[in-house]
Amino acid sequence: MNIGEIARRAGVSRSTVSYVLSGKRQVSAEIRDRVTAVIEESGYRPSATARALAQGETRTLGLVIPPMRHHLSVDQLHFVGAVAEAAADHDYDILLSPSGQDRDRAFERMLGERRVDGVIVMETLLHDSRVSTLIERGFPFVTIGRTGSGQEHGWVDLDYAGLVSEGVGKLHALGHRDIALVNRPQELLDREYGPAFRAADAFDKAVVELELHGVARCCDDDDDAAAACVEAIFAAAPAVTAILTINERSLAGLVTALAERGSRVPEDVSVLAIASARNAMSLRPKVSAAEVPAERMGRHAVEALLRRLAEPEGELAHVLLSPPFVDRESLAPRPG
Amino acid sequence: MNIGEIARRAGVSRSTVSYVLSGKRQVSAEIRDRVTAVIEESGYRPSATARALAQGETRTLGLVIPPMRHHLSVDQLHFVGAVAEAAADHDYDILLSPSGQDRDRAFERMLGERRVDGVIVMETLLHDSRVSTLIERGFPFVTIGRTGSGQEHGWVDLDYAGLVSEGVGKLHALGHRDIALVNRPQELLDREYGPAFRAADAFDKAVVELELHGVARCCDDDDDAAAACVEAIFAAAPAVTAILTINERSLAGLVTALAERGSRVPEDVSVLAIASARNAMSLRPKVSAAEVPAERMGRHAVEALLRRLAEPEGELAHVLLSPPFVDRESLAPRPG
DNA sequence: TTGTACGCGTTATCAT
DNA sequence: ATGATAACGCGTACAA
Repeated sequence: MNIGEIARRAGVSRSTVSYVLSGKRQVSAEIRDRVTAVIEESGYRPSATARALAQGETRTLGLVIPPMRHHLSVDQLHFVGAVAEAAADHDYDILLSPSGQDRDRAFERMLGERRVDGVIVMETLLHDSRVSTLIERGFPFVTIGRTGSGQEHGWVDLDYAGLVSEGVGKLHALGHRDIALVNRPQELLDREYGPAFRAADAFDKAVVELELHGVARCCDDDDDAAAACVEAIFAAAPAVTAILTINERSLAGLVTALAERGSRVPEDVSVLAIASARNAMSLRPKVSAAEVPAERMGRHAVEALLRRLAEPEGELAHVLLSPPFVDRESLAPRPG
Repeated sequence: MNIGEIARRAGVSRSTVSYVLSGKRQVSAEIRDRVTAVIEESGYRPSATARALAQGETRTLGLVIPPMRHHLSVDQLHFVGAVAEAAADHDYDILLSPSGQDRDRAFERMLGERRVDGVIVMETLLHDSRVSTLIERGFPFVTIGRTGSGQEHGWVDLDYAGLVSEGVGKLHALGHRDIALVNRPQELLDREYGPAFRAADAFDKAVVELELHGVARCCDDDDDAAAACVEAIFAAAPAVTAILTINERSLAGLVTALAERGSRVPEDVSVLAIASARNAMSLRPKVSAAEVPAERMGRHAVEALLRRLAEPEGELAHVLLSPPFVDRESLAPRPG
């Protein structure tokens, strides 16, 4: 079933059917009704492909996700769902491209073959080749996470620097003077992954500013690594009484590792995290945390990109989110 | 840049360029090299839209995901990533459609506007309107999870019935005679969600067969619900010494609820789960579990669908996976 | 190897 | 003011 067949059955020309559908021109009530009736009874819908070819836009957005082998976190995965829903609310579809490092064919396909009108890039690095590519080609996009080089582009980001400062401040206010930071894996820090990099930086600054004794450690994204990390922290600084972690994926391991070495939370050690509420609340004690607002970030990203598509010369969106820390059961004043 | 421009620059016809690209016809080495050179230096890639229109296939697969408000589980989300990667490995892209219940516009769009060549349906119900729609329209698809009505279609499923029988058998072999099943939410059971339904059924059968005392309880997908569920279980059957759960999302809550009521795992109560390894291992004690093989299921689904597209009359794929239970620290013989 | 019809909507232009 | 005609977007594949 195509537009020509509808036109034939309704006894009008193809363009008339098109105008009935788009409303871009007045069509007499009589003909409009006749065409509409034929469309109804035949269940006709215009082919997205043909329309895309004619209009030069696909009404599809690309979402560049990190390869699975990086074991996506719950937050990242939620973000994918949130983006899909936000896009659906605007009658846009989301095309997935698992890319990064060696896996770039899907990304190339999306851009080169013009499968999408614009792109959302997840897990942006401070120096990100995908961003450079997109800028070079003049392809509309927004990133989740800022790049560091001041490249001009729209972004939605979580204020890791601010959150870490605030978190350290909270612990400081509770009297803690020996504080550890559990960061994301060293590999990500080396590759200048924004959150890891900015968290490390903000932590160092806060330590100096508040005249604390601070230890920052990278930790692989799993529970076993957390155990090793806890050992390393207390080996380096036995007096630590508070831990701030931005590593959601090892949070459960962190809590159990503390328990296993006999440190009670929060009596001996306070724990503060940046992690999804689901994750923080399923632990015992429930961990105080600032929640990564995946849902909101997804919506912001989609809307920023759609605005860009509507107004290519409009202002770039810069959305910096800073969710509040929610106090649960893992914080206490410095012991002793 | 389009194929006509390439043809002009290379001094050949458009069809020759097309044949150079597709290799569907012999082209003289000289012309081939000339064309290839022009393509190289211009960075030309054929438009996916135009090609889709010409060939009648989009090289895109649709993935129907449940709405976010159902709070996707880690497994489900991993599955999305796995599908995207498997598709990318075959140079296909994945189009996301968050659908189900009221949210069906994206689904309708995918089918009606022919945005995709085939569809993968997640979270299939025993009687699933999406499956009926797909069959009616003769649209190629595979489901994750079987429907119950014997409708003809390809599927990939986890053998919940078999796993529950096996799990109960394991607990029985350890001497347990009072066993509880923690199922998915009542709402899902009512809607005849396959895993919930088949698990309940298999549990009942195993209980009869092995002459056990069994209690089956539905549990909402969160940790608080698990606490209520544990209470309900012991209220109904105080002698329970083993719990089998297929509810991954409340697993952490289940373990802490047991601890909080003073039941030691595994000394007092054994726990066996069907859940992702990540999830089971991050708990203390580490929970013995059969892992939901999201990765494999994703690959199977993509490959089954691609086979179907290649051979529409070929056999329907029926893949029933039954991952092994991995013993960790949550199982012990019946106490006393 | 090339010319050209075709797939399917959209929209500018012409005719009424 | 409406309806019809035709060109266009871009690649594919058959006939010549």
